[in-house]
Amino acid sequence: MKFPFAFSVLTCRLINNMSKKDKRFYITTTLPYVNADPHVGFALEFIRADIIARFRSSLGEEVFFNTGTDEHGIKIFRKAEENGLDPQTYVDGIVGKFKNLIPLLNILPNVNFIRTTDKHHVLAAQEFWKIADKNGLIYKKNYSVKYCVGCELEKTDSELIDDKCPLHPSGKLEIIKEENYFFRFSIYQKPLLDLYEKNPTFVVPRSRLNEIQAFVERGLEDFSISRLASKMPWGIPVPGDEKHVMYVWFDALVNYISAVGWPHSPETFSKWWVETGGVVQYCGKDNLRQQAAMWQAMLMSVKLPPSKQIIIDGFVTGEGGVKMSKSLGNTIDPMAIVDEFGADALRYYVARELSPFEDSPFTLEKFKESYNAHLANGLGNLVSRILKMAETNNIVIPPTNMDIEASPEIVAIQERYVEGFDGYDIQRASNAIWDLISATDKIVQVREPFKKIKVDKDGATADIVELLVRLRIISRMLLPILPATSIEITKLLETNKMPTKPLFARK
RNA sequence: CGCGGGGUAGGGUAACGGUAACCCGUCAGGCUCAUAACCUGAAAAUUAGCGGUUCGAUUCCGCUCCCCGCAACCA
Repeated sequence: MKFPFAFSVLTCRLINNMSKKDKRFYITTTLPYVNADPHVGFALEFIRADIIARFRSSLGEEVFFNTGTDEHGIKIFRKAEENGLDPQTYVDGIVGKFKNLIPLLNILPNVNFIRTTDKHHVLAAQEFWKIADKNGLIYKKNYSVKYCVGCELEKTDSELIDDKCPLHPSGKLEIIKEENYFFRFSIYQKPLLDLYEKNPTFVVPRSRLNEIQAFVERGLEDFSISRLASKMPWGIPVPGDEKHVMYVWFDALVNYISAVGWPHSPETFSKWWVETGGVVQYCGKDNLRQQAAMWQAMLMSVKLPPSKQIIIDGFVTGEGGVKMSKSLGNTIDPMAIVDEFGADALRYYVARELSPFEDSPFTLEKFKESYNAHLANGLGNLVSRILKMAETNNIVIPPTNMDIEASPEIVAIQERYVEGFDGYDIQRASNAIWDLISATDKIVQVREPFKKIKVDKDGATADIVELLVRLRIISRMLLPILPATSIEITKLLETNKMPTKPLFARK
């Protein structure tokens, strides 16, 4: 659909979407595991998903944004034991810390928060199991578990070095045979490969699609989806077999559909899962297999359509790309950043300084550098200098100004912005805004309206009006990324006042 | 030879067959509306190394070296 030149790109998108009244968008984060306090990585992922959710909202789409907590499994069971609590009491106590992130990170307040211990989720997971079972995708077999006598714990191969427990290298590993339920993952090789081939943007970025494709091509093994309740009772009971509880993944992944009403509310489910083409799932690169392969096979096993897209983001690292770890002392605490600089400043850093898909470093030095350069000196200062001229000379922003809003320069910038978001390239979208900020600073310098006002009042007034209109465009584009700042700028423009306090004080 | 991703100015990244771009930092000049902010200009890169394809390679191919993930319950 083409629009007359007088409309900006964003306006076009808005109208386009309004014309399709039922345009909807479903996005979710991974559910973080609650065996520890909220992880930096999750905070960043939460912000990314929120930015995309807010962007879609700003286009007039109806958005369902999901997050929550993954609360079952052995690690939590042990953690609760360590703390002398029963598991439910333990998770009830910790879930608040995760919910607190919503106001702290300035996440959309209407975000859906699902807990895998929620009654409706538990029922959904059991129903999911029953259907998969009925469809012949679940079977029982003997499963060998390696057990370290020293640790008194079962060990997975990934926990072992040279087939020995790193904590007890001289100790013996016992092989315990246990009967478990298995999921016929192996038969989904072809369907999964078809899914990837049919939809080249199923996993973003492309390199991750290649990775999962190569993984699936090598062949799949059925995986265990239950645990003996006698050993590890903290899980959803397997329907019809009280001796087993579900393995945590088989339970947790189901949240993406139980959150939108599956199976008890077919209308809601259809509205958000079927009509939207599925969910957009944000997750870390360590979750690629679970989300892009296992979960998709699980959906196939109950004859539900696949997710829409899986967006894989990178990790944050310390200086020089080294892993963050407490022992190296290079961890960063997002909450400390929020305390000192505010949620928008953290959101800015995530959007503009972190690669949307690759690992990128996050240090306090880099954060401050970028904060001063682009928020204080860039955006904040621009707002002050323009509004000062407007306030002093009593120049008010017009309700619209299509000459500027639909100018080729603005249209090109907005195209880049929209394309960036469409491809989940938040950095590219943000760069478009900061290009506009810097071009606007240049206008002030070149035209010098502050000087011109003394000799050519009309000319200077026109310049200042243009600057105000550009500021309004900037403010609108900032809405998904810096929601609080965007609203603040809009308010200042409406009241024609320069900020009494700097928007972002230099640090 | 398990699989995958990388190595580009001091730092962080971009370009991915045709004069190596951007941000931060550094240095010099300009401006005074603004948060000592802003604008202009400069210095700074044999694009990890070696070889190949090509009229031409940062870009494609091969090898070597070095980093980093993953290897089935860590965003």
